[in-house]
Amino acid sequence: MKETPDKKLSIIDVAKLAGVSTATVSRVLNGNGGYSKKTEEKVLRTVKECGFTPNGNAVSLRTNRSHCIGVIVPDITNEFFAKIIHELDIFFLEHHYSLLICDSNEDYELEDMYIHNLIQKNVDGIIYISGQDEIKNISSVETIPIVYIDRCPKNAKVLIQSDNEEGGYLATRELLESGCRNILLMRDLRYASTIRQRKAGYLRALEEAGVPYNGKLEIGIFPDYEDARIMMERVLKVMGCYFDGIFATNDRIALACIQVLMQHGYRVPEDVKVVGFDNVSLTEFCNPSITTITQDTRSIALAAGKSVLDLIHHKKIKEKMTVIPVALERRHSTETV
Amino acid sequence: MKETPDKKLSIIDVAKLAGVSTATVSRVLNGNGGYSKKTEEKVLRTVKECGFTPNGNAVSLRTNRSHCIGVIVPDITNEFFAKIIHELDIFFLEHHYSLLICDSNEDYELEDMYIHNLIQKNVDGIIYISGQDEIKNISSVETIPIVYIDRCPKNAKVLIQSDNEEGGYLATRELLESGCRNILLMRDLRYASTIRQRKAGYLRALEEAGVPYNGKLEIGIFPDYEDARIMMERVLKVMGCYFDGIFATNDRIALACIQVLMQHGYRVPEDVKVVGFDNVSLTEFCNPSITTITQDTRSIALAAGKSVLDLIHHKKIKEKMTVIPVALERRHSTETV
DNA sequence: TTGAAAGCGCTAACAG
DNA sequence: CTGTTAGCGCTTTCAA
Repeated sequence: MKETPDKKLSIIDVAKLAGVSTATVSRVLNGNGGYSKKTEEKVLRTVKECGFTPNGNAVSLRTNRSHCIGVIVPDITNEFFAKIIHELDIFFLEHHYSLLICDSNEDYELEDMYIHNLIQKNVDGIIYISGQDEIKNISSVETIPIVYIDRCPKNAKVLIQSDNEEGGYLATRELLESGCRNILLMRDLRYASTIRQRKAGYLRALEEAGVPYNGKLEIGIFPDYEDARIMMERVLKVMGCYFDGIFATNDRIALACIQVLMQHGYRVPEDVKVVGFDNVSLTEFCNPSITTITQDTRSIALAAGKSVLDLIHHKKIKEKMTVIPVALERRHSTETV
Repeated sequence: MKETPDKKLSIIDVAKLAGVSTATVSRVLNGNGGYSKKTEEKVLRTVKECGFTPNGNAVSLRTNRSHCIGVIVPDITNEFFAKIIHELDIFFLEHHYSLLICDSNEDYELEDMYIHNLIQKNVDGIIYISGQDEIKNISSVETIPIVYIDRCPKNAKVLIQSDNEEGGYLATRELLESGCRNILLMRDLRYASTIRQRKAGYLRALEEAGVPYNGKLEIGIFPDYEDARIMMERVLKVMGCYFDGIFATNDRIALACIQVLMQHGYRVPEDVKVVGFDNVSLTEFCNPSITTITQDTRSIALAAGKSVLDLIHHKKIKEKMTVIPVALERRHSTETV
């Protein structure tokens, strides 16, 4: 609580002030033991008095630990990812790590730049959330711990994932139980593993209900609101409304489908029922509200956070893959009248 | 593109490999001049060949520059803030800075911890977005450049802000022009400067239209969906619908009001017209869609980014305060029938 | 145009 | 229990 000094003071200044060596100050500050109660108090007092904060760069250089975790995320503007970051932030604050956030904008080149950046910054670990179809393996980072969320390259160590298959199953079963028999699968055209799993769930539900799979009912689209709208318009124009249910692999697609359907005079849920994926807050407030699959962002973040920490501390990771349960959130878009 | 070496190589290794001194390697890498074309090529080639990346911590320690910017944000899950971060990320990637994101959860204590963290990490600058009523001045960080967004302590150097007064004015004028005469002001109860400015705009529009201000029409609430709902319920129960328009100081409040009104049998916009603030994507898709004030997140982020950079490079800042224009986004919630 | 060497602030071995 | 000291990997004088 003193006036700001001309120059930031170093451990040497503190040592002088406390009348001990820098080693002792360091020991006390890091709680490494090997000092008397008395010196501890003395050091702690001087540290507080002069408001000393160790220079993180020096510490990092010396210990080869930056206490930084890099997080690569496709789009922080997407509520699903934002929630994960939020939870990660809380988790890592507790563990005294800072988060270096890299919003890759789903852009390969940017991701490369970011990775390079992170290496240079000497991050202790990376959490890698990719929207990409396939992630290339980052050979240059083989030395630093990476935990993947959602997707990962073949030789990756750790992957955290929602139970996408179950999600696809729950979504489709909900539609079937509401009486749908021709369920459109509106899926991300980048045929990533998460999407394949959701489709697998869709197929399982279909089979269980004795409804044959119809390839004409599967449509790949770019998972963006505008693109989904355009595709839905086209489908309606060319094929008409040849379906009575839609399982969309994310909420934005679901929303786009509903909007287009309603603009063409179809009623949701009366004529067509719809289920989305992610449980973005929009789904609760749009009209009709959208039945969707909740991904447990908190558990995902927690699992990812714990895993990087384990990796950093060279603990054995039990499971290469952690699967986080999902749940169906029932709303108006699948209501039976 | 060689096999991963046992240990990360240092500038010394590169120097040996290239047959020059470490000083020369450093000079070339930093483009500081004072070397021949030939050595430059030689060094660059070896650097590429062995995939050398300088140790950022060593650089930072030596130069006292971390090339990190700390960003403190109340809630990254809020689309408005997420967008700002997104734009900041893009801006600073170009300028070779990394972003240390601190999600303060609108919590003073957390903010303190984060600040401490950032100091220790030796960030070159801080961008501080606070949801708080009044920000306390961080005396211990007087030495490092801080740019504030939205709110700032008295003695702050730089503040970036939307034109909140104009926003309040536009919102209220829209309601007045749609025929409203009893306009409820549903405002954040934390009476921060941004909110005061929005109210000032509200008053200006009222005055311009010759409508007297009525204190009974001003209600302070915690700006959260659930709290806003509860308050609206109470208002309706106690006072009935004694208003024909609502200006809510954020979109979540606006949404809550609309939902409650409709559940009580009032029609929006026929009986009550509503304007929100922020232009969160929800407002476009809910029913009815909500007229709102757009804050230009990109310009805000750009201004903030440029300002920290200027501060870091000791450039003179022209204006202590930068005001970013806002715009009215007209939607169904203020439509005249 | 280049190299030698000091030192950024800290930790950790080693010696006492 | 405490101090001395050698670096961590880099930049930057200074001298050549």
